Amino acid sequence: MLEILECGGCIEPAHFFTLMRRTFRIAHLLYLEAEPYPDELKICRLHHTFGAYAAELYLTRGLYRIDPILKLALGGVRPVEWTTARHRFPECEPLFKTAEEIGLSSEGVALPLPSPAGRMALLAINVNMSAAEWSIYRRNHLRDFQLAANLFHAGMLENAAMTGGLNTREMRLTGRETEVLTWSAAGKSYWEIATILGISERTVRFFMTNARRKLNVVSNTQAVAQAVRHALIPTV
Amino acid sequence: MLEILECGGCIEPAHFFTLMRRTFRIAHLLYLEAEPYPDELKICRLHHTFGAYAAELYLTRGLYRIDPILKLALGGVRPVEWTTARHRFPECEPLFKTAEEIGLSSEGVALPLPSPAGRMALLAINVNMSAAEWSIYRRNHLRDFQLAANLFHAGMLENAAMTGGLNTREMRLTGRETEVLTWSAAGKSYWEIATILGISERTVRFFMTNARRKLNVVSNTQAVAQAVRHALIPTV
DNA sequence: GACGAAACTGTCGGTAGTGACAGTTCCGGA
DNA sequence: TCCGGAACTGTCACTACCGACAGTTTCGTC
Repeated sequence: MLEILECGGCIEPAHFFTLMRRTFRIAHLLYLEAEPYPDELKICRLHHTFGAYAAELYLTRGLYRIDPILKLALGGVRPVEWTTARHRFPECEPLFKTAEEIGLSSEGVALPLPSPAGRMALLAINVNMSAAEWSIYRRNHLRDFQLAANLFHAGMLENAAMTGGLNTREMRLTGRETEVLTWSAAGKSYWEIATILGISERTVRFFMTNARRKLNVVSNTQAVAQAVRHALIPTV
Repeated sequence: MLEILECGGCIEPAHFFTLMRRTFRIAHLLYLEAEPYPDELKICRLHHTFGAYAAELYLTRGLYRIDPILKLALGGVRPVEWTTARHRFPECEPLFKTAEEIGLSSEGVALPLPSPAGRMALLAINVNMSAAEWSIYRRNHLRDFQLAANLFHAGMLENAAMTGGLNTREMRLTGRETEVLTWSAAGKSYWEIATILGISERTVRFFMTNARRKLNVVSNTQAVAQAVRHALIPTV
């Protein structure tokens, strides 16, 4: 199975999920790719096997706001054990209560996945077994999950790069736009940037305006925040 | 071994490398964390077992500029096979020639690792076996390498977050300072932030001024850039 | 040669940010 | 009890930013 993934043969989420469930004792899978924003999370891609009803409950009850797995997996690097997350964040009980209501297990693990340009992704794996069983199973197969997740994610990213680069094309900053943003992030004023780059102050403003438009923000401050978050400008 | 890593018991690179070489048939390891710049690469952390002579050759001969493994692993998600990279980039022959000169094998794999804030990292694994042997060995143990790499990387990042507390102590922001910075990073004006927080505009400016002073910067834009970079304000 | 993308420039009027002046209130620790 | 830190507020003058107006030039690709 891992060979199939490595050769890029599996870019269809449904196919990958089926393969995973057939190969391992997995109940459900969820793949999420998102962009972190100041006040929310912009979901770029979402595939899962939990079904429409579970998804509806998750959304209508606002469970995504308390989901500790999202916070931990999208912010970190280490695999996130569901039960560990549950114990560390008591306020997320409604989430697990809801899961139990509709007959979903609370055992599982979420694997953070690397993404370029500040995006984050995760593959969550839900199993239907006792805690003891899961502990052993996890020890044996976490490495398989991790590699499979990485390869699948790589396939998804490559596929996205192939088919729809519209996001990347829109958001791509030109050389000058990157430069003025970088200097602005360094605390320079328009006049200073103009002097540094040897161009007129008006031109600096022109580049900054274009950068703001491309980043879809309303102020230089917000533009710089976005640029730093998405690694569009170098860190000093 | 993987359990040791998962419990965060191995944060010393030398220790991890020894453990890896003892557990697997690995000749050399290299861990690199870097920040991608438009035209160059800023190395944040580098640990390896290739020895000083190899490192010197690598630097003096400028091999880092043609190294395809750096490009592929720091830009992608998929594990990079050394021989594949070699065939795809004929201009990197000097690199492998140099490796052979000093008795290093050309078989290996580089694993990209996720990092927050736009940084990239990789763990390169070099083995001393024939192509056929490596092919089989790799099939069996790539998943182990991937998981071990991820866990080690997680440990490194967590450790960095711990020890880098000297900045945090000096730069510690109060609750309100963090709030106003967060809203400013979201593109809100003083008036808007004042309305949101239910305080006067003057007070927002007061907090912002304090934040600027603590961060030792001259503008709100620079303060937000610093705050985002140092993760002083929430990303999500 | 046409075309688009990037780099570049000028002016005006309004709004937002910045520093410096000078305060009050509340709370927890020495 | 005193003290420091955090939260909070007012006013003034200056500077920086920002949107909308309307352009030129240069470069590489088709």
